[in-house]
Parts: sequence; structure tokens; C-alpha cells
Amino acid sequence: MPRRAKASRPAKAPGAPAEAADGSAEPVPHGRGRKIAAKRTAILGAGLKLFSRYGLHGATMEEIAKAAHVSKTNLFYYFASKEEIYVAILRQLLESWFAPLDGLKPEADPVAAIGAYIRQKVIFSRDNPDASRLFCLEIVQGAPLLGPELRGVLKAVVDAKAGVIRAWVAAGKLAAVDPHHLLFSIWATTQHYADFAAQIDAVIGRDLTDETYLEATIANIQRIVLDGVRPRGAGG
Amino acid sequence: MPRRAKASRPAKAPGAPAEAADGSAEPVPHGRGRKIAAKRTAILGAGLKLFSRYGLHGATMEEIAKAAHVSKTNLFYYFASKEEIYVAILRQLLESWFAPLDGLKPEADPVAAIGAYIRQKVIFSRDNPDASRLFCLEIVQGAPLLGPELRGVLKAVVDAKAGVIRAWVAAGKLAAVDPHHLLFSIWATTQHYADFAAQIDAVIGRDLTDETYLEATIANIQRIVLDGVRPRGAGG
DNA sequence: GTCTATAGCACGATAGAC
DNA sequence: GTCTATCGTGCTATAGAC
Repeated sequence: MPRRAKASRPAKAPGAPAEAADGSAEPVPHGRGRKIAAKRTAILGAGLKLFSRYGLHGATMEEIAKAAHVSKTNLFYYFASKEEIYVAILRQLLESWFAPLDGLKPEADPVAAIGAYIRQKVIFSRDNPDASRLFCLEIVQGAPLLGPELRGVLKAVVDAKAGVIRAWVAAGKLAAVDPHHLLFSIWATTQHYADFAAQIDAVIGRDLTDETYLEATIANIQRIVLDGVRPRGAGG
Repeated sequence: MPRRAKASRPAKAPGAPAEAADGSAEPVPHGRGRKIAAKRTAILGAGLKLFSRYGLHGATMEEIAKAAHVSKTNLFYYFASKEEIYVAILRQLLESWFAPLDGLKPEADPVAAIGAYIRQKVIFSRDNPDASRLFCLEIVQGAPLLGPELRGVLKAVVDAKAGVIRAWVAAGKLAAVDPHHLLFSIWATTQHYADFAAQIDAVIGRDLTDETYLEATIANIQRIVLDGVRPRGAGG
């Protein structure tokens, strides 16, 4: 029983539909399957909440079971191990994490598209703070379990979008900025408000659930990323 | 033995010089005290490395002992508990984390000062990636142990610097930007390169130890924060 | 101050009845 | 599929000799 496993065994659990260890939205369960899919979803939700707060090793199966309104034994009926729950959650996250990138299309207006992308990311951070933070936890610890997906699907998506940005620059529709650095800066600033919410709350006593602060945050990130702060008469 | 304690008992360990549970630089140990101070430092260093990779609960006392070249029993001679090591490390980090803020003085040139600050933060991220990441881990999990310090000393420092930035704006030396959002954006972008190094490496296969990439990163953050990306002829 | 030995228990995972 | 009971062990922390 290695404490820090490298990869998950293929050990299939019931209700896992061949590939997507998800249980929320893929093949649409029918009739009897609905109940077990609902339980899997509840477990993943409970795991998300607890893993994001206490980490993989800090959260316990007993707590997850309780939060999901399931007995501890039952947990092991649906998932073979703690790590299996963890990676199932992470895989789900990754998709929703880069989905907003779809908006960066070649034919779109760069500034408008980037501005919209920033808004979407901040809104996502507000609506899914736990997701944002769990993703952060995994990456910060070196992405031991998500690494392969990052090098695979994420890299592919990012490379494609970098091409779009590069085309915008070449067309003179955007200042000469490195595409990857631009994306990293957007990710950094938008997720910061979810991931470092504890720090922000400690310093200024606000968070994104405050509608006014949410809009101010979006505006300021858009401003900093899109306009800069160098003085030139009328500010903003 | 509560698994997730709220605060550390005052239980003093030998070699802890009254206040600073640090052991590296404060009262300058003399003669015999040097050896035990060196061991404490080694333990804190080992803890930093392991906690930042595996989290508070993921790292084990046995591993820390081995990494610090100390027997496991000896570890408990120098520190009363695992958490005591953890908080001692965090307290150290906080100081070095906001020390670079000193450069933001009212009499300085805003753009130059902010540019220099960005450089310092990125350099710090390169030289202390583990520190950056451990700090991130703690905040992301809600800062359960560092919360009070954030609301105290960090808030005080930030409020002071926000005043400086506000004065710059009032004097017309800087565009009208919210001071807190500006600071948050700088923290977000600079630390991103240390904290999300695994992701960046997965996507573009580089990290800050590459001197060329380091300089490109600094330049791009400075550019994005200071200049923005809106098209206006010659880019950068 | 450093060691060997071990207490003590929380927690991941399993057995097996129903 | 869900339960009760329990195993095995990894891990924090202590005891006590030297």
C-alpha cells in the first residue's frame, strides 16, 4: 500500500461507464442507473470540497463518506481507492478549466475576446472556488497525477490558442506580446482571486461573492491586462 | 491527538530563542549553540522541501528526519510536533515574502519601482521555488495556520503600500488603478511562474532556471503590468 | 543529545453476512 | 448494494537507557 502512488490501477468500479470516471453528464444514465450515478456524483462533490480544503492526504475517507451521505464501506463499493476519487475529480476539472478558451477564435476581435475570456474565468472562479483551488493544489505539488493530461490535452489546446494569438499579433490587431506569457498572465490573475481568496479576504475583507467587488475585479484585470497602468493623461 | 489542530501549543523546544522559532539568522548563535541552530535550520529546510511537495499531511516525520540527516527521535527533541515545524517554516516565509515591498517608496519613480519589484519577485520565485509553493499551499487551503499573521502584519504592510500607490496616482505619476488590485495582479503573475511551474513546464517545457526564459518572463510581466497589450503601433 | 524500542491510534481497505 | 465488524499498518509521539 504505497502512500504516494504513481498511477492508478485500472481496477474498474461499478457504474464507471467504460471511460469517463465522471458520473455527471456523459452517457446520461437511464432508469436504475440514475441512482448510482447520483451517488457517484455526490461522492465526487464531497471529495472536491474536502480535498480542496485539506489536500489528498489531509482529507479522510470517513469525512468524504459523511459529506456525501454514504457509508464508508459504500464509498469503497463505488470507488476502489481514495486516489481513484481524487483523479476522477481532477479529470473532470481539467475540462471545465480550459473550456472557456474556446472563445479565442481567429475571427474574433482580440481585445473583446480576451476581455470576455477574463470575465468568464473570474466568474468560474467565483462559482467554483473549490474546483479552482483543488486544481491549484495539484499543480503546486508538481501535478503528480495530472501531469500526463497537462502534457497531452492541455498542451495541445494551449498551442492551438497560442497560434490564434500569434496571428492576431501578425495582423497588427494586438501589440507584440508572447502568446504563452499572455495566457499565463491571464490565468494567474483570474485564478488568483479564487486560489488566494483567504489572503485577499485577510487584507481587504472582501471576496468575489460581493457583486460589486466581482465587477471591480473583472474590470481591473481587464484593465491591467489590456490597458496597462503607464500614465497617459485620462486613466480609467 | 487531533488530526487538524487549530493552533500550536506554547510547548517550547530547546534552542528556540524565546521568540523567533527560526534558528537561521536572528540572535546569531555563539559557540556551542551553533550546532543545534544548524540542526534546526536543516530540519526546517527539509520540512520546506517535503511539505511543499506533499503537503502537511502528505509529508512524514521520517522523511523529514532523513532529509535533514537527523534521527526521527532527534526530530522530536528539536520540535515538539510536526505542526510546530510547519508553522515555524511558514512564519519565516511570510517575512521574506513581503520584504521586497520595501522598494515601493513614495519618493521613488512609480514605473521604475514597480518594474524593480516585479523583477525581485520573479527572482525570488526562481531562487526559492519551494518557499513560494509552500506559501501557496497554505493560502489555498484557507490559511488555517497563517491566517492571523495575514490579517495582522501582512494587512498592515499592504495598507501602507496601497497608500504609496494611491499617492502616486493622485500625483498623476500613475494611471488611476486600484492599489490593491495592482498588487494582487503583480503577486499573481510573479508567483505563478513558481507555483504553476509544473503546468508551465508541461505546456512549453521551460522553467525559470533557464536564464533566457527568466529574462523573457520578467520582461513580459513588466510589459503586461506596465504597458498593456492594446495595439498602438510599435509593440515591444 | 542521541539512541532503541514501542506505545497508541487513526485511517485505508477488506471480509462476509444479508 | 448496503451493512457491521475488523484487519493491517503507517505514522506521530513517548519512554527510558546511555
